[in-house]
Amino acid sequence: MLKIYNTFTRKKDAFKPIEAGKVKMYVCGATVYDACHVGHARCVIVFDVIVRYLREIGYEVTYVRNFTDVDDKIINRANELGISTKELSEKYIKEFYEDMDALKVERATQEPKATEHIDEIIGVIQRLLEQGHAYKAGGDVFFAVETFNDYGKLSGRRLEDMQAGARVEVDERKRSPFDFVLWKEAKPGEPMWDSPWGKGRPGWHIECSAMSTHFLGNHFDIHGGGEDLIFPHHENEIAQSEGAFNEPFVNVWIHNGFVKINHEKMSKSLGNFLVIKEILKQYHAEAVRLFLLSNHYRSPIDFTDQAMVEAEAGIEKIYALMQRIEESVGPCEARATTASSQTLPPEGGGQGGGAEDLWPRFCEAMDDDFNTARAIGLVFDAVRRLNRAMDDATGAVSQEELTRLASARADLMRIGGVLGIGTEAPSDFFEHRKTDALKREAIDQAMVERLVAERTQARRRKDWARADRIRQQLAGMSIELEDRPEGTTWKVG
RNA sequence: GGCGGCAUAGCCAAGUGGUAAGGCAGCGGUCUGCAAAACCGUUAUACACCGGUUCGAAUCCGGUUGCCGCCUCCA
Repeated sequence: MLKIYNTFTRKKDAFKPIEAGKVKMYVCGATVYDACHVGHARCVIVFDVIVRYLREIGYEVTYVRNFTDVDDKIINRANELGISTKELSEKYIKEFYEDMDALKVERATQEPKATEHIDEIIGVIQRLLEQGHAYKAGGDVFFAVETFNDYGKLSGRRLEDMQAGARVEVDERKRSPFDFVLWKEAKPGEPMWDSPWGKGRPGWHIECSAMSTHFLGNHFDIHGGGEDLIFPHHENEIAQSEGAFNEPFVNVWIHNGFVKINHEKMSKSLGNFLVIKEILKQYHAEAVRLFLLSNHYRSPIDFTDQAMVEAEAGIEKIYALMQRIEESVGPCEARATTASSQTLPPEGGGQGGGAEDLWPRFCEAMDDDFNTARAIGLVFDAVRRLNRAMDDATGAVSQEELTRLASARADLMRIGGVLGIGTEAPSDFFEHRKTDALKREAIDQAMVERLVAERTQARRRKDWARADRIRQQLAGMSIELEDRPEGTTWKVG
């Protein structure tokens, strides 16, 4: 039974979709005015894995992730650069896709842009005005928080407890300091649309109410985003949506924790954010995923070089195991996510791969509020046990053993399909890894291979002194050698 | 001031009330010409501190300390 921590109830609740077998889910996406950073990556990857898992266990998921392509920051940045907001947002939407594709993130079912849903936005604002939840002030329209009794129910705040204007100046036209803008009157040089209240543009929160209900209905299952969005963004979304449609908005609120950089909060104001493009120059995409998924999604996670080096080693360990299995049982035909558990032999009595329960145990971990950290522990546990099984198998491997290995691999790959890890063919992985490293370190592959061949000759002659000299020479170029029974392999360390 | 979270071995990190997953690093082995990889063994005198509930708590309750987040743009 799947349990999900719900920010609204502040506990793990059994998940029950509104419509059996179907999940409707909305996640707040990026405001496209700058390059994506590792914080975006975490959010997008966490929900990517959640969607993959929900689908894997049989739900039909409609997943909506938006782009905010009109807002103050976009306008300011576009003005600085002397380009239109459209040019700016299109540039960063393109970059978003480049980054997320590189991180092996699957596309959402719908990826709407705010500017393409102005009609729906205006429609929601009109309803709010009709219901007395909103009021006009000049060319602006505000939401009146005091008309919505449940205001604060998500974030656990009461209006009277909050320090109004503690950090910002309050607009005098607001009836309550916490009223927020639904529609902003156009200023010269800004993008604008016609509305019943004159030319203007939507406020920040309304787009999500409009787009989510447009694609998913007024009442849907899951709404997610970074934990910073709990207040005010999601609080305001609830007020808008429930105020406009008079029915419950969302059943489950999921929020992911933040990424820290070297123990420090990553933020725009500190200017210490790490951009995905830079990270991917240094680390494998799956290492980034492994790192981000190795903490529970609600906990903060600290991005450090050490952690990434470890994640990188972890990915290599998984692929080395996959390659080893491939060497015994052959490549697997379909790199898809075909289930194997059903065909597994019953308890192997300790022999064999020892990874028989892998998939069910993975599901157990994931059913517990998407505990990917625990799931990854299971993967490494299985990796060790499978390596041991193969170490123990001397000489010819029995047919039974091969079947076990093949099904363990199928489980591993099915898990990998959910986590987005181990999705490449092992040979491709190691080949790419080698060529990337050679390029990065500017090493001449032909020369390395010549030296390796020379060393092999020396080893045949049992000229160990010569062989070790060559090993050292290559080590100086950060080339590491492995003498295996079938020959010497090497990699860039 | 309000709301919330976290504190587990050298480091990272799971943990469903019954006596501590996993990874990295370390040490000792097996294997190896030597290495590497892999595997085995080892590495926590009880999980911040104090008190309580319980036959029994890292796990529940109260308090203390420390760190962090939100209440301002941020995923």
